[in-house]
Amino acid sequence: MNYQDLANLIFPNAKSISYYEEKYPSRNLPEGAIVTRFAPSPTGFVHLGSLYQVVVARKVAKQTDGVFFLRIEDTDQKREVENGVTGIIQSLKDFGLMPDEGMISETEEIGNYGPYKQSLRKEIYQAYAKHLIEQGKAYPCFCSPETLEEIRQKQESAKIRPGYYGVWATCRNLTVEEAIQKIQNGEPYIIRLKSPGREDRKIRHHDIIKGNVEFPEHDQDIVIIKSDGLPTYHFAHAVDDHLMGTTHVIRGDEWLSSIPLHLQLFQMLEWKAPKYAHISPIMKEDNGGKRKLSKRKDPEAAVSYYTEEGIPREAVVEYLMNIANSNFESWRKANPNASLDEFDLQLNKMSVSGALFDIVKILDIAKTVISKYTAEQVYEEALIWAKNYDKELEKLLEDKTYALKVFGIERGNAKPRKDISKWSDVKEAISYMYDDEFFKQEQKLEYAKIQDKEEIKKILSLYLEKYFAIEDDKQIWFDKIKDLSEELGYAREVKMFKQEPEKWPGHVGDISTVLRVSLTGRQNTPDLYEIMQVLGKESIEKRIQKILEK
RNA sequence: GGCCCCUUGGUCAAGCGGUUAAGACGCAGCCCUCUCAAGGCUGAAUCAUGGGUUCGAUUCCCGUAGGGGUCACCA
Repeated sequence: MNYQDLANLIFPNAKSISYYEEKYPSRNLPEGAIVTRFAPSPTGFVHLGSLYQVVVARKVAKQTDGVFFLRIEDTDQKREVENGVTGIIQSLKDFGLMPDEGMISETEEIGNYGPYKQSLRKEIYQAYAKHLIEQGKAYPCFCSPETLEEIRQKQESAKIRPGYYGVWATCRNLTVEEAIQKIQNGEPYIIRLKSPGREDRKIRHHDIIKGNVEFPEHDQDIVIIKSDGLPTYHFAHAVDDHLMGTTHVIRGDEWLSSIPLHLQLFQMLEWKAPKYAHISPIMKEDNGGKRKLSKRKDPEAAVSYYTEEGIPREAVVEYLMNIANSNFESWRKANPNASLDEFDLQLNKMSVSGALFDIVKILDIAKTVISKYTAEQVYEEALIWAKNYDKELEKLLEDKTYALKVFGIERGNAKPRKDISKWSDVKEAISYMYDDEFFKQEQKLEYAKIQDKEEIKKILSLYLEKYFAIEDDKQIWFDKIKDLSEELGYAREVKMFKQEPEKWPGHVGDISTVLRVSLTGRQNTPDLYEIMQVLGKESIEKRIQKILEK
C-alpha cells in the first residue's frame, strides 16, 4: 500500500494532471502582456473596493495587450445568492468594465481557459489534489469539527498558536494503511496539505504594491478539499491562476498575510507563482477613526449607490484612477479630453496605505465630467436616470427640443458651466425653466437689494415697455439693461457705483437681479440672457405680467 | 494576544540625505464688463513621537504610540 493506492481510493475517477496541462496551454501573448482577473464570490453585490480592483486590473491588462478575465468563486455554497453572477456582470457592464474573457452571464462564458466558475471545475481541483496525495504532499484528515475545536481550546489555554500544524496535525502521521482503513470504514474526511514549512524560518517576498515583506514560513496543514468535494479558496487560487495563465494577481490587501501559504502552494505544485499586487482598501472616517468602507454601514460602498444618485460612472472610475495613481490628476489636467486608455497606470505607484473615501472629490470630478458633455448627452443620461428614479424629472424632459435648449445654456463653449455633478441635481437646476414649475413657487419670490414692491413693478414695467426685445443680441440686451438702470436713476456700471456709492440707490446688478428673480425665482442662475432666449417672449411676458398684476 | 503592513496640511498626496516640503479637493480673500457655478490670482494649513546614524534627516536604523489587516471545511 502506498500513496498511489490512497490517492486512487479517494479520487478514483480523477484525470491525470497532464490532461489539464495540455488542455490549457500557456497563453500566446506579446512580451510583457499582463493577465489579470477579477474573482468575486457571486453575491450580486459589488463593493466600491472591488470596482477599484477591477479598474486597476483591467487597465494594466489592457495597456499591455494582455487579458482581463472574470472568474466566479462559488466554492462556498452557503454564500450562494440567486442571480449573484448577473448582478456582478451588470455592474461591470454599467461601468464599461466588461472582461475580455470569463463569465458573461449567469451561465454563459467566453474564452478557452474555462470553466470560469469554480463549482464547475470540481474535477480539476480533485485531479490536482490527487496528484499531491500521490506525492505525499497532501493527506486525508478525519478530525471532526468537534475535535478541531478541542484542539483549538487546548492551544488557547496553553497560549500557543492555534491551528492544525506540527504535533497538532495528528492525521498527517497516519500511515497509508490506517488512512485507507478509516476511509473504508466510512469515516468522513477532508484533504489537507502537508505543509513543509517551519515557523521559525522567514520568507521574503516582493509585492508590487507593498514592496518587500517578510513573513514566517507557512506551516499550517490547511484544508484544500472540503467535505463537499470543493476546494478552499487557497487551493482554487493556485490551480486556477496557474491553469488560466494569470501573470498578476491583483486583489485586496486582506490577502497579503496569505502570501506565505500561496507561495508554498505554488512551490509544492511545482509551478511558477504569479506576481502579486495587494491593493489597500478604501477607508471611511468613523468618529475619529478610520475603517474599511463597509457594505453594511456605508451606502456608498455599494457600486449601485452611484447609479442611484446619478453620479456618472465615468466620474467614479476617474476618482478611482486618482486614488490608484496620484499623477493621474495632473495627466488629466494636461489631457482633459484624452481617453483613459492613454494614461499609463503603474501598479508600483499605488499607495501602500488606505485612502479615505471622499465623496466631495468624486462630485468635483463629476461636475467636470458632465461639463464636457453635449446637451444631447446630458439629456440622454438625465433621462435614463429620471426614468428609474425621478418621475417628475422624466415628465419635465418630455419635450426634448426644449430640454436640449435648456441644457444648452452655457454649454459647448470654452468654459462650460459646471453646476451639475449628478443627475439628481438636474431637476433643481432646471425646474424654473418650465412655466408650470415656475408658477408653482412664483408667489414666494425673494428679492435682494431692491425689495420695494412698487419699485420692482416700476422696473419691470419699464423694461417690458421700452427695453425688452427678444431678438436683441447679448450686447444690445445688456446695454439696454444699463440704459434701463440709468433711466431709473441707478448706476449703469458697478464700478461707478463702487466709487461713489452715496450717489445712487443701486446699480445695474441690482436691476438685473430684479429681472432675474422675477423671471426665475432665484437670485443665482446661469447667464440671464441665455435663459431669456430659451424661455422665449411669451413666457417672459407672462412671468413679468403676473408680478405686475399683483 | 501572535504575525504582518501603514503613519507628510481637514482629505488625496509628490518627495526618495541638503527643497522656500509640489499639486489637487475643501476653506478664506481678491479679480473676472449683472448674480451664481466655473476660471484666474493670493492666502491659511502638513512631515505621529523618542532615540540613534550622519556635517546634515520628512527621507536610513531602532523603540514607542496610533491606525489597518490576518489568524475557518468563508472568500
